[in-house]
Order: sequence, then structure tokens, then C-alpha cells
Amino acid sequence: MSENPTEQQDEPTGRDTGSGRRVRADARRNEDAVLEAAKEVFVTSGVDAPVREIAARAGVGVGTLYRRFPKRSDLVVAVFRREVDACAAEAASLALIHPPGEALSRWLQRYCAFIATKKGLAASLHSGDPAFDTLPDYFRARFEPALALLLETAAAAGKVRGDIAPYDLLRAIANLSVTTGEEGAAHTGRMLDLVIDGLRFGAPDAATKADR
Amino acid sequence: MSENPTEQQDEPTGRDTGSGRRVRADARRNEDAVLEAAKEVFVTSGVDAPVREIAARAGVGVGTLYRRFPKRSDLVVAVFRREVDACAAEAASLALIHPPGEALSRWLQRYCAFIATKKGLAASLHSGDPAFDTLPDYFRARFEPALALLLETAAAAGKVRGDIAPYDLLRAIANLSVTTGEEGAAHTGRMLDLVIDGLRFGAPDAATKADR
DNA sequence: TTATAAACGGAACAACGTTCCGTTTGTGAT
DNA sequence: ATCACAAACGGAACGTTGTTCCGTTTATAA
Repeated sequence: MSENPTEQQDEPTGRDTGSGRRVRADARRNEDAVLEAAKEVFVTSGVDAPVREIAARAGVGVGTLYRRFPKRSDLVVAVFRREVDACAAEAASLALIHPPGEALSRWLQRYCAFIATKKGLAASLHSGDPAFDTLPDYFRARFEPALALLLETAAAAGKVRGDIAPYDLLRAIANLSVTTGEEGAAHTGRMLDLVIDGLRFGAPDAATKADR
Repeated sequence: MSENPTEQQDEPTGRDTGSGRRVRADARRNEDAVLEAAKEVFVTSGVDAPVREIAARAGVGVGTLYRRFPKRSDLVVAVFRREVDACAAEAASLALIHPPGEALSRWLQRYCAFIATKKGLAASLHSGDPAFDTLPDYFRARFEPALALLLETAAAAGKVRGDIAPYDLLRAIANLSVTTGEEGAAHTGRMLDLVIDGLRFGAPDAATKADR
């Protein structure tokens, strides 16, 4: 849990910076403040919120913010990673307290909900900015093993077919969740059901449609 | 074909402008030039391309451009509508020259390809800008009847289940197509297959997985 | 040909991301 | 406690955007 496969270390770990000097306490404090402010602002104003607004809420100048996050996108990425970690971690927990089929289904819903809060970010993600190129890799490195576990267990139990690549499913649902309008959640739910039916199609112990 | 259900008329139709004066020829010409330039620039530089670039390519000043399209988004919307119309029209053509199941499947692929070229636009679409609020309605008004026809025909032939709402399917595929990376097309293809399996699941004359 | 409403072009404005640099401050050594 | 200084700070300033404004040009009807 202390290793990040594709991540490059970019936060001051408390220790020195290569030379023999420690990271200053206020720098550390400000970084936290900025990350916290950004997380909040992203929720209220979306990922396109002005940098100045974030800096103001964090109580720092833009210069300070840019010292730590040279590009606006670096901030977005940093804020994003935490939540990925949190969601991925839940896969294991669910597997512990639910039978295979249900653990899978529940986590897919949970994952679905997570994605739903990332609408604005998804927009930036697909807008061609190369700054986010590393993000899908991180995303995959975190989520793929998590889902693979659930999927293999469910397949072994004969609940779903065994030829589904975890990554395909992850992206399919992520894309499904990119919805607009008020009924977006309902729509996503229906489509998620459709995909799950697709998973069951051809499974050894496939249920009939009725006993869903 | 000359009526647009949810569209508000916004191009000079050649006749007068309410008072007794005709629309000037150069104005007409410039509007075409701008639309054409925008279409090209959107392909090469994405929908976020600077307005000045579009104006320059069209050989007009930004003032002229803004006279016809008061907001940048108006331009985007105008360019978008044409292509929607073109794709929707193909549903009928395909239904004429293919059996029900295949017509459906083929149009879904065609629709999929259409969506694939609209990546950047989709990003704008979900970025919360209210300027695009009318676009989903237009989108739906054009595509829903087109798909409904194909879907009903296929359902009547027993090839797919009959409880699928055209709109749900439209959006599901649209969202599925929002992919990044080089293998995006392949991924979309696989997921489209998955959804089609979902459609077949529980259909009266459902084929087994093998004879797909 | 002429009058004029319409359309034109591009300078000017505001808001944004980002850079720069003079000023302040935490830290380790004395 | 004091000091020296590298590090971090803040916010003015820069370049690029979308958008507005307005003096100038021009197509059209008389």
C-alpha cells in the first residue's frame, strides 16, 4: 500500500530535498491547504475554476501555488489521485463481506458513483491536453487489479462469463457514467444493468433474466 | 426534412430580415465561409481552437464572426447540427437495403463512428456550459426516431428484446465511444459487442453466443 | 448615381493561466 | 539569542483567450 506502481513521487515527504536541507514547515502546510482548497473548489465550481480562486481560498498567493504545482493540471491530477486510491481500496473490503456475485455488483455501483463525481474532470481528460496522459495509467494501475479480483472470483463461481477484461469493463462503465441532465443517475443505472446482463450472457451458471 | 422540431431558426434564409430589406450577399457568403472554416479548424485543432484562428481562415475579422455567432458556442452548435442530420438520415437508407438485425447493427456502428469524431465536442458538452443545453434535445429529436425505427423492426423480427428505450441505447453508445488512447476504436468495438449481446439477452429468437 | 442601413475589420477590454522578482521567513549554526 | 541565507512567499505583470465597441466600408433600393 506504500508503493505506487506508475506514480512519480512529487510531494515533499518530510525529509530533505536532495541537498541536506529539510522542507520548510510552512511550505508543507501550504501544500496541504492548497490541496484541500482545490478539492473543495473543484466540487463547487468544477475543475475549470480559476487558479486565483483556489489560491485565495487556501490563503496563499498564486506564486506559492505555482511553486508546488507548476501547471494547473498538476493540481487537478494530485487531487484526483487520492480519491482513486480510496475507491480502489474498497474492492477488497467488499470482497470480504459479500458473496462473489454481489461483491462484484456492489463495487461496480460504488465505482459508478465515484466516476459520477468526476464529470468535469472527465471532460478535461478527453480534451487532448497531454498533461493528463499519465492519469489513465494511474487509474488503470489502481483499479484494474481491484476489479480483476472481483471478476475472477465471480467467474470462478460461475456467475459471469470469464472472458471479460477488467480494463474494458472499467472504461465501459466510466464512459457510461458520463451523463448530463437530471435523470443522469437513473440512466446510468439502467445501462449498468444492461452491461451486467451482458456479463451474464453465456456464463456457466447464468441466471435467467427473471431471477435477477 | 425541412423542419427542425426543436431548432430555432438562426440562419438568414435568403429572404428579408423582418423589415423590407434583403440579407446582403457578402453577409451570406461570410457566414458560409465561417462555418466551413470552423468545421475544418475543429477537426485539426479541436473545438477549443481560438476564435481568431477560425476568423482568419475564413478571411473575416472577429467582429464579423461575432455578428453572426454572438457566442463561441453558437458556432460550435451550428457546425454540429449539420453532421447530426447527415448521420440520422442514414438510418432510413440502411433499413432499406439490409435485413432488420443487420440494419440495426450497421447503423449502430455508423453512429459509433460519428460519435468518435466528436470527442472534443463531448468534452465541452459535459463541462457545465449552459450554452449547450439545447444540443442534447436536438441530438435526441434527430436520432431517437431514427433508432426507434430500426429497433422496432428488429424486435418485431425477434432479433432483440423489445424493452429497450432507443434513447437509452443512443446515450449508452455515445458514452462508450468517449475513449482516449490509440486503441480507443478497438475498445469501443468490443464494448459495442457487449451491449449488443445485452440486447439479444432474452430476445425471443435470441441467437446463441456461437452464431454471432 | 446616391443615400443609407447593414455589414465589415480590428483595436480595446476583461479574465484567465503562467512567469518574474523583490520581500519575507523558517532553519541550522553560532 | 542571534545570525545568515536558502527557501518560500505574494502579487504585479505578461501573453493569450473570448467578447465588445465603433469608425469605416459596401451592397442594395431608389
